[in-house]
Amino acid sequence: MATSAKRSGYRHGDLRSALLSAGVELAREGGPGAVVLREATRRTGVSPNAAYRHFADHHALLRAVCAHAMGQLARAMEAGQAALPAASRQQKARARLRAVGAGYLGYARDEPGLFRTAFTAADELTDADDAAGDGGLTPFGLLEAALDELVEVGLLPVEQRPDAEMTAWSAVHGLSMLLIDGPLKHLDRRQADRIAAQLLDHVEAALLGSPPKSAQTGDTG
Amino acid sequence: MATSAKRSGYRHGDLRSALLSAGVELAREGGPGAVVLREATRRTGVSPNAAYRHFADHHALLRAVCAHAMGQLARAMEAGQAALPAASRQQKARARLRAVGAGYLGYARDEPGLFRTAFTAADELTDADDAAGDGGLTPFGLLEAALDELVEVGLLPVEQRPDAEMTAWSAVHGLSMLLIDGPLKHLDRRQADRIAAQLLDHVEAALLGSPPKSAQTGDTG
DNA sequence: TGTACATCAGTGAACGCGCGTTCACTGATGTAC
DNA sequence: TGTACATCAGTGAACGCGCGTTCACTGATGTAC
Repeated sequence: MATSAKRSGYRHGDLRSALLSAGVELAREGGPGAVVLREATRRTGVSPNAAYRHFADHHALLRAVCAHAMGQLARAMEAGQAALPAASRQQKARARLRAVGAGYLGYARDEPGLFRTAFTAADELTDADDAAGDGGLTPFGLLEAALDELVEVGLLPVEQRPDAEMTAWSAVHGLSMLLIDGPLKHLDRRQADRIAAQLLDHVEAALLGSPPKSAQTGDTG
Repeated sequence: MATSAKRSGYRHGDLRSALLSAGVELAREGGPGAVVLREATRRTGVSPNAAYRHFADHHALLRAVCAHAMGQLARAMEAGQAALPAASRQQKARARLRAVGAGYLGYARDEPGLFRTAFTAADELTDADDAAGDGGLTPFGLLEAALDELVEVGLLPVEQRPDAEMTAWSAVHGLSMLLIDGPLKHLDRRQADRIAAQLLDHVEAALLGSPPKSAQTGDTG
């Protein structure tokens, strides 16, 4: 589905990306454990061993799916940033941090299978896997950029910048996992959204101090 | 290993808890995916189908292992609280919240396989599985108690109490996952401990406002 | 423009593996008399 | 105290399954002459 059109005859034309698409679909439906090489070939209408022309082994396919998911996550986070209202530099920087977190949480909620898959081989991704997708920033890179901007704008003291991403990342990642897969799985959408907004408030408070009181309205994507 | 001594003869005497112990060991070594019914019987020196006298199926064994791990996590958190120094009520309440978080992070670091297993079937645990272990509080219950104490002691405003556990829990859970299994897997112990301490500072700051400056010294277990 | 040929993306069949689970059974244990 | 018996925790063998992976192959494609 990704690049060139099908050619005639039994040669597929772009089997690699067709297998990747099938793998992504499997991950979407069932998480990392559902990324099964044979099933990907089945869905692509091709014999099982054909996959070995394009992926060294099962793990290589999984890594490619993981990279794809990571890229989608980054793009979801970017999309949330694009929609920011015009405002003062400080308001913008604040809103950007929130958008980064909300995009992360929103993707986890909307694509739990892919979200989990993104982190199953997140270390060990090579440049060839293109972790950012489209050559853009990684999710982590987007968070760093948002925090750097908060420093430039004077809201985050430079001496508190180091490792500030760890708290922000941990908070949104943890809530994502608890909601998707864990003990908070059965919370309904309304409750989950309220908790997500409160969590983003808390991240702001931890890093920047108490927010202006209008900040309680952020949604999660 | 857990309860009564072996009897003579081919009857095991306490096969159920022997299988559970084997399952726990498997989870410790390889996480939830490593909890394999046949391997548990192999390690117990018993035929595969013998397990079905004591567990309805594979999932029941996994659930029991999950409950056991959850109990161990709670006990690890309690152990950290027991070691708190005598101090003012407010200092104690603050230290208790920190100990809860540090115990959680410490268990995740020391027993990553069991930690992950604890959360694989964390919903769907029945009372029969005894999620708390020893009938004590669950990890979540310990966090709630710590936050309630902070309210009693006047450090946490009542109106901010609702759902305060979600932020604290998300933060420590997220960092645990990032360190154990995720992109931060390769951080060394020193870096991980520093980040953990900073994260606990941030949780305190988010919930209670800026801490007294001596609070930067908390370790993670 | 036509023909011979090398390439290599796909086929079809098969492998060994370990899993969860089921079957009919056996024999030590504890109990009733 | 001794004997007959029911119980039920374990055995041994087998099942079907789906997986990842390997093998020798085939035949459409694109290229060299």
